[in-house]
Amino acid sequence: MKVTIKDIANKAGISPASVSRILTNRGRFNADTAVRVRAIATAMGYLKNQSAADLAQKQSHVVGVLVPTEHTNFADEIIKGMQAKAHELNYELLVTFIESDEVRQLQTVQSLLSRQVLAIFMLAIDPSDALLEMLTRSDVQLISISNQLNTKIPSISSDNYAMMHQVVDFLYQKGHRDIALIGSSEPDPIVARLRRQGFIEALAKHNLPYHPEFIWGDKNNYETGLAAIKHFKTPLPFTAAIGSADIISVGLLNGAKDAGIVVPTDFSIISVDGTELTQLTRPPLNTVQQNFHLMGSLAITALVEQTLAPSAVLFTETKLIAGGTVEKIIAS
Amino acid sequence: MKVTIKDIANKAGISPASVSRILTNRGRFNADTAVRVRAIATAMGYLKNQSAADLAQKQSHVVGVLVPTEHTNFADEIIKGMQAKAHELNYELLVTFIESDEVRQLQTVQSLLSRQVLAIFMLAIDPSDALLEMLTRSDVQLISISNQLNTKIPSISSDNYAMMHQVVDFLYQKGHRDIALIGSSEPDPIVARLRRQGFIEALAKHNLPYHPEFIWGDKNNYETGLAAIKHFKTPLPFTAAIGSADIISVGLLNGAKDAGIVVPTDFSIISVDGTELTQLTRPPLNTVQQNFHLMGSLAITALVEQTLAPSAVLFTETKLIAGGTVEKIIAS
DNA sequence: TTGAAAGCGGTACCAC
DNA sequence: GTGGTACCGCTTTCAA
Repeated sequence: MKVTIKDIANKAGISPASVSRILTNRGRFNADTAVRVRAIATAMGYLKNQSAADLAQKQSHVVGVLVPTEHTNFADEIIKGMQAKAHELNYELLVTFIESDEVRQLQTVQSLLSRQVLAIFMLAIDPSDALLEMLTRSDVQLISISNQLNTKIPSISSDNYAMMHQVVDFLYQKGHRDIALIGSSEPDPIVARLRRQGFIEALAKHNLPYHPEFIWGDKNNYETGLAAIKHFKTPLPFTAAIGSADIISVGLLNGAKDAGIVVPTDFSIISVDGTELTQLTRPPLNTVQQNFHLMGSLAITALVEQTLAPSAVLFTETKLIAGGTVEKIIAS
Repeated sequence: MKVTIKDIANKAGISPASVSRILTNRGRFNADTAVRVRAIATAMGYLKNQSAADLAQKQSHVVGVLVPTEHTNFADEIIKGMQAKAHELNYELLVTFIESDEVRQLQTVQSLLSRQVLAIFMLAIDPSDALLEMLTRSDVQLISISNQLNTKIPSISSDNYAMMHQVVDFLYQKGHRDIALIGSSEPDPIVARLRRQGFIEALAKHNLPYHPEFIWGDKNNYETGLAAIKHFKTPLPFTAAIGSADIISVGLLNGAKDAGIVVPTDFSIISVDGTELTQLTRPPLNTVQQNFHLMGSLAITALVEQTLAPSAVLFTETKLIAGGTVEKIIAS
């Protein structure tokens, strides 16, 4: 039998109300009885029923997290960041993977919602209209992480536009003039759009030619990297490529290897994301690294402190990480 | 303002009790009013408060999942398996990463427990005594996944003992006679013990010499793989190694590459786990693959159907996956 | 400072 | 078949 607040109250000879006050440290109570009550509580192995407490308080300490079933490479890092902060502040995370099937998506979110979550964090999610409608209709706080949404949903991400400048600047410095961007060709995720835009404008800034066909591949997966090399054939029409996700870059690297292209001598690769994956390749990938952990903890902080305006866009720092896949070449 | 069962009852001119029966499909009710009530419910945008329901029913639909912060490579796959099944059966997953600091561990589990979880699944976790005590003291159902525990906790995993036979048999067939096992040297996790035992007995079965020093490395991480190559130096005293986790195998492969050892010509590697990581290397890794997805869904099924005896040990199939890191050699 | 009591949103027993 | 109602475990006025 579970021990409740009433059991403690009986044992201590006081009312449940007092026990509640003591155990939650709210309101006034006698310090002496407090120590006694706390002792009894631990002695009896009391465990607060947080759901009951939430129900009574009409507010929840649970945060729902929506994670796409695919590319969860960096999601992990974000979740860890959130969790570290959440636990510190006594919040719980209800992490839910969400697949592409829309019907199941809605079901999933529905059950999250019926858990009375305080907020829902969307990790790198581009919600469908139906999903977005369901989400905004309910009055949970929404935060988009690692993706900006054009709606009234605040977001925390890297400055994807600036990040592309960082990357192109770096490649330019290394003498590269013909640069491809692999994996952000579709207009749909806002992130892809921002990256394309940053990429194009960074090229312009350096007076580099812009070849629309050098922006290729829409899916953020391994196959996109492999396929890109097959698509452009040997010799590649560019000297460097930006992989718009680590897994794409690994695909590029392996694809190049398969095609007899030597990296970085014949072809340079720089990756966007900078998860551990970039350290597992030979050579290790140059990369611009996002601070996923920070995104996660910022999200929780922002939620708790309510510091995020509905249309706020928060950026975390990105930094270049050295690797062995970019070579300095003589600008032609 | 949230719409409740009472609001619906008022609107429909019936009692909350009836609405509850209709919405949960329990007990008897008039089919006609049922459709009417359901229509009203959706029209008003009703969302069941599952926590309140759990409270009233004194039973929870939430399953807590404990995941170690490190090597989460295959944890993902297990979680997806659990989630697929869980949602089908209307259960929720409360996934929690657990770090090595014991104090924080206990806190984490405490808050899980106070969420009134139905069960706690431990993914590849070797609980400390304190943790185990806390867990068993509470009356939640426990299931260990991907790790066997010597206590009265049921487990679902691969047959680690048999798996090592599978691997050694394979290498033996390919002509290998001197085989190392990297990453299971410590006696502590039961899994490591079982693997070592299976490994040693499989060698004996084939009348192969057993070199205790060929079982090397205790941590399941990338560095262990790299370090193993440095430790044994060139030329390696064995012709093949078993990496006791994919990430170790990647370390072995890269370490070999760094040392100028050609895989598989000079040195064969076979990995244990078989996550996608094994497909990202060049050459791709041979591996014995565990069915993590199945472990996850089985766990949920077993929980719901209560088919798992306290000391049950459930095994899922493992299978050999071809790759490019094992070469047939002439037995010396 | 403390206690009685009224809920929070649902469920389930029991009578009608 | 349907409704009244007493809880589930905790919080929170409000009075004492």
